[in-house]
Amino acid sequence: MANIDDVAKAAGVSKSTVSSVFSKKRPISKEVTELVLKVARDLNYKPNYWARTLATKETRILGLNMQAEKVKFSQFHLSLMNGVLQECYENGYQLLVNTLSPEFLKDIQNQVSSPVDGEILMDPEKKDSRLNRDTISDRPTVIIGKPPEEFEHVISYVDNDNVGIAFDVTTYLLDDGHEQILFLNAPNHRTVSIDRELGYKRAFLAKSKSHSPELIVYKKENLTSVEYGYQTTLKMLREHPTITAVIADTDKMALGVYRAVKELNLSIPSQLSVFAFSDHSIFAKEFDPPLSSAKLNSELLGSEAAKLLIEQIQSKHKLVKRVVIPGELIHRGSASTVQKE
Amino acid sequence: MANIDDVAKAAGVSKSTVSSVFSKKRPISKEVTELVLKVARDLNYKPNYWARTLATKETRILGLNMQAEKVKFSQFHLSLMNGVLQECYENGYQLLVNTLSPEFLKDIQNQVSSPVDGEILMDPEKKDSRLNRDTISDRPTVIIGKPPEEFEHVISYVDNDNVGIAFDVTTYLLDDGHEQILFLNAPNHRTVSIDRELGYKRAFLAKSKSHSPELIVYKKENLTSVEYGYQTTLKMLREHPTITAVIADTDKMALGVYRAVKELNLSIPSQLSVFAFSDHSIFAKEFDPPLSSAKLNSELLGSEAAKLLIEQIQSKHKLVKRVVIPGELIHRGSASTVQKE
DNA sequence: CTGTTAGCGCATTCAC
DNA sequence: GTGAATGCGCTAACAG
Repeated sequence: MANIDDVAKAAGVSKSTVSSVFSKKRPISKEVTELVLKVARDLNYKPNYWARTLATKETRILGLNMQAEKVKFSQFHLSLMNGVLQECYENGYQLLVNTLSPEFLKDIQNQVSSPVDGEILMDPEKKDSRLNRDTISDRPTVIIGKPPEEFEHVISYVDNDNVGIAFDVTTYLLDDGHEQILFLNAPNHRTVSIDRELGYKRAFLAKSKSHSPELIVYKKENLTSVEYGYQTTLKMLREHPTITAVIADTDKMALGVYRAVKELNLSIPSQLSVFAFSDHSIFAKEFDPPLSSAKLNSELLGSEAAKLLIEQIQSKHKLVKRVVIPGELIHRGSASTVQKE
Repeated sequence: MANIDDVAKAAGVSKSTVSSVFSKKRPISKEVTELVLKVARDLNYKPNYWARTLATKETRILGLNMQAEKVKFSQFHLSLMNGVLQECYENGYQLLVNTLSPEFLKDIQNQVSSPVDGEILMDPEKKDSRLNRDTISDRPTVIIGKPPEEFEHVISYVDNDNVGIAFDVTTYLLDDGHEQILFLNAPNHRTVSIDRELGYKRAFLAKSKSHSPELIVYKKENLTSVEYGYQTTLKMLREHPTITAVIADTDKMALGVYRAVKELNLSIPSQLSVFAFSDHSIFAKEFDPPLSSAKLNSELLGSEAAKLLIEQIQSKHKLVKRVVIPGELIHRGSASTVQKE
């Protein structure tokens, strides 16, 4: 592959002239420009990405970092990524999906600075190894989700109002007469579980009712969402037959709940109401009965995060911003008032 | 941010020693190694990705290129990407999703060599601007799907046996007594439409029957899959009341078919059989009735493509390989024998 | 086992 | 408007 020198010689001009033709950072006469471009085309020359980066310190690449163990994207991540990509597309950035395993990164050979201009961190955890003062001061960073306590005022983030959403869902169920509400929360180490749990508890408090602590359980990482929803629902309904409603973390988990309910020969919603934090699937309507859920607008989460990040990359000031994406309860019939026996 | 010189000076060694400590490309004594690492940690030093790349010509980044207009990932692309990411994860590569618009790339400033070691091209078209002799000789490239005719023997690719799958689906319907089979094919400019159409036609030929050419239609790019499936089914069923079966390109398109059928007050499968090329959604079962479809194993498409690409990057020989991912018909009840009236 | 030197390919001062 | 020199931060080839 030809380099800038080859082109310069072949065109009979200097390197800097060729450079300027491509970067447009200083005016070059029309004749020279055309000559250089023609020669470049003939030689199949394109400026070397990494050499340019080394000189300019800019890659025009955004990073999307998800926890390595969770290298499987869910529907939620997918549509979120579509939002990020949309923004990348419009601003001329490419997206680098980070998939390096912790073990891989432990090797010294692989300890390298990141090749991105900025990074979006997904699925933050209470103790998140990706976050420390050094990394976030090294490069612009935006979190999707709730940052750990100590980073709340240090780093920009985009999140749903999970407290509010959980409050609304729980209040809705309480208003329908439910008291024993099983809460299949996100994994305990994820920050999102804090907010949702808070909303759940506040809803009880607001009605001066008390919740049963044993009805709040957290997803285990070693099970799939469907499997966890299935097994836990079976177990909890047997141990606590007074449960009349379930709040599931995701629609996949709710699918597990549906399966358990079928196996127990119960019916939704007459004997058990189900609500999920999720609108990820275009097939949500295909649940039988259709699943009531919260619309999280994950695509917006993605595009707003990308916007924040690009803004942060391009501006001189390090402002800490927060964007709250509204959620909305969508009632599709899987939850109803308690049936008196 | 500290650079290699700072570390070398602070540790009282040479640059190349520091370099070797991090790259492990030549042995360094234990004492020196530890000293250097300690100093590096104190200075928060990490080797600069771009500088290293410039010197080594290796980025350890794979590219995933989808057509820019289709910047929205579907379920199919998602699970495919999960396959790619899995392979990246295991081999220490990162994945760069290419989202640069054609207009953006027309600007000379943005004409830059690609920052990847190799690239996976998705959704190939009959005339595909991404493909030409120069680009594929510049860097390793693997296609997911059927390459355009002239690249068939020049470039490695991973694909389903779409001819066979379409043949099987069509044969299955013909065996059930269907004769007027509406085929909602992929967009005409996509190479996949060729193979599927071929399979459809061959199935008729094998039974010495003739198909009605007007029953093969192609998705229009300006409509969503659901919308296209819906509108076209309505229109075609009105114009051709003798149609008893529909083959849809994707499950989303089939969802449109279901909606049209509902609107026409018909029932599936007694009055219309439906089959789709797709198993993308975990909710496929939730179609009412459940949708019969072909399992394409898209995750395997992704991981095999990544394997091919990594192999090609790491080997000296440019071998042209092809991997065929098996498909499988999954019968779930949306297709049945023709009901005599 | 370690140090010295010379690039990698481009952008960016300066001069003119 | 264009050219010459310097540097970005690292690796690699050559010494020793």
